[in-house]
Amino acid sequence: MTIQYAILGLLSWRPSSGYELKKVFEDSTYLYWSGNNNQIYKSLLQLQKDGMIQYETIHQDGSPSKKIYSVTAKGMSELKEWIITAKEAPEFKKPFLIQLAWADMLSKEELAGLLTKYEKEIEGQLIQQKEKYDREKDWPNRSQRETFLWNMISVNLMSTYQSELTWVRKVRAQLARIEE
Amino acid sequence: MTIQYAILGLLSWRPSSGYELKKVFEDSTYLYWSGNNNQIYKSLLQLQKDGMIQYETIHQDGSPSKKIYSVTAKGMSELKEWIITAKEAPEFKKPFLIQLAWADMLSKEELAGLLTKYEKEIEGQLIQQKEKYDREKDWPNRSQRETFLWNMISVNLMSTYQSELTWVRKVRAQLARIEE
DNA sequence: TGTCTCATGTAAGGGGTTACATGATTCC
DNA sequence: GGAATCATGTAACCCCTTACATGAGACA
Repeated sequence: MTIQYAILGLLSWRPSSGYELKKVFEDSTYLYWSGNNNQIYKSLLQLQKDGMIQYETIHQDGSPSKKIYSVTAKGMSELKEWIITAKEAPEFKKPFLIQLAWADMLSKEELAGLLTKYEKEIEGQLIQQKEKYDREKDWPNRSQRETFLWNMISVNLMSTYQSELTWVRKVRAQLARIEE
Repeated sequence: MTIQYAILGLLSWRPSSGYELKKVFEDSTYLYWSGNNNQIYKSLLQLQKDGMIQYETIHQDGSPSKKIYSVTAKGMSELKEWIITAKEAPEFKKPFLIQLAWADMLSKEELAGLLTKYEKEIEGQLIQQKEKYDREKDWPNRSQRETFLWNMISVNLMSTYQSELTWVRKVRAQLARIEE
């Protein structure tokens, strides 16, 4: 998918500047882009050219002017259309599995170390995700249903990490038995 | 990470031609590249230029000549070094979560439909994964340990899909309760 | 006759990343 | 004095994808 629908969604929730969008992308997990300027500012330009969004320039003293973008009627119907029809499979990229595939060339200790390192890494990510979840709890939602959906998004990410953690612990335990 | 380490790994397991590698990538899930020519043939060229692999041209009558690549000593130590030191976080890209984030604008029926569609899709992917796992069972492995590791890779992918499935079913059930 | 498999490559373009560039204000 | 925040944008580059190109034999 394109980042453009994510931007359209964010702006439908709250009109923002490119700079604000950047920050949202930076600390969101499910909006999986890095939030680099190139992508955001170019997408905003393109969406505006396509009539999906419009902007209002806000002059501020003390800090630079900014463009606050909001979604047009056309943009809203395009967004809804995408939400209903889009059917994009999730992508799971786990370089660790590739490491593991050729890890038979490692010693017992090296392999155990590899697994431990991965376990620690996933633990860290799970903790981070929990912190993000706690922070998001204070966000104002528009409805009880939306609150539920946003909760479920966080739950999804946490259970993904949790499942990965459960798996790596099982691998470690079983391997310990195999290598006496 | 680069596809080059994946290629190095595959060649360390069994010397192959670009064409053979392409097929392996095409029906592997954990080797998450599409297996397009451009990437494979360019990587082979690069790896050879870097002294990681070497090739032997096999002339065949009836079908075109092919280059069978194998890993050099330098390539083997580079591969091992990467396996031990690489620390790349897994990437989870789920466009569905972005759809869900703005799905509060949908009717009860539209939202239910969205969830059902996703559930079916994940079910399909889980079945496919199980089939691949069954096919791989017949592959010749070099050791009991390698057999174990390769099994665990399949288990990882299946439990990822399974966890996603469990989650979407829970969302559907809870949502049904919220909307009476 | 047309499509499939074997086999190696190239071209064009999209998506994504880091780093560069500018400039005022605020905070340590 | 130096870094961080606010704010918008550009340049260079890498990774990855689809599609194109060639050419022989097999099979329906």
